[in-house]
Amino acid sequence: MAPENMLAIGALARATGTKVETIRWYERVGLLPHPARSAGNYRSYGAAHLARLSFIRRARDLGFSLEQIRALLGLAEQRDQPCEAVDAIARTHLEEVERKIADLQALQRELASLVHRCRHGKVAECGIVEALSPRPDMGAAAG
Amino acid sequence: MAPENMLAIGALARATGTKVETIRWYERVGLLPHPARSAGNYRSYGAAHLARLSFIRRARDLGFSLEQIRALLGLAEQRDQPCEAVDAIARTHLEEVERKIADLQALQRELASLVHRCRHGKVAECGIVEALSPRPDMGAAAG
DNA sequence: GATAGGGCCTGTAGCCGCTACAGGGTCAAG
DNA sequence: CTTGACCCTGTAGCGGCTACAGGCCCTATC
Repeated sequence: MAPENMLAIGALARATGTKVETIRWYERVGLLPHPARSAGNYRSYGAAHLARLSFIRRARDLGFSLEQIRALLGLAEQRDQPCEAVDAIARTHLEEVERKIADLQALQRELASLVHRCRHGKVAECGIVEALSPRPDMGAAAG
Repeated sequence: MAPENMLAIGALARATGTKVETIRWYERVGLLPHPARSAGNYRSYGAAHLARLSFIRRARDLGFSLEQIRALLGLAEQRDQPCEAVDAIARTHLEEVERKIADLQALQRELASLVHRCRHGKVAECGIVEALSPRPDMGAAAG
């Protein structure tokens, strides 16, 4: 009955490097269409599913969100439309990655200077703890 | 009854740049001790809470997880212990940030090359979509 | 035919660190 | 006495999975 080129979920998982639960998750959230079912109610995937899941995996590896991927998949099907929107999603994501890098680099500098402050003595005189604790606020005093 | 230097949750929120809900959340997960309550069951915070929440905020701004902050707070109280463990947490976090930067930079290069592939024509010939789609796997063919 | 073991099914809860309600009570000013 | 800002509790949601529990199915072996 079932053609040879159909895949059970485990086989699809191995073929794409995705966990079985993740595949079911993608189905639940509508990224992967519901597959056909075997006599025993097993999911049965064909080449289209494999291609689509591979696309999703690649995009996830590149850090696109599921929402972005949903949009990309939709756009990829409009093959004679201009690809501006595709480009825009990719550029937006690239910019976000670049912003994150800049943020993390600022963090890295702060953390490096924090770590540098440790004088390897008691906690009481540890520059790290000092740097995290609020300053005694010299000058203004209550009461 | 309530001393002047006690703060309601909103005042503490303003003083530390934290949202009210976040303060309650920190209390729930045990990062902030339960404060005293006013006659009308309002939370009432003193200087110790202010200092502790400021510490938490700073550490959060530096990207420490709540678990790490919990550990840091615990260690910060053992003032005559060696500060090795404090240093270790900070170093671990710094290393993780550095790993994330490296990962994102690799991503950035991939995304830049992806974006570069767009030829601004139809989706059908878009290099971005091509790069995300599985290759036709020339050579091996089923059946 | 019985059984062992893998794989598959559904449904639900958990992770992190909040955030956002709903549906009330409290309090100070006018 | 009313307004309106503040506060309370409790619960659900975000993204993107992951990890169960408690079952069914399918194949291989005896």
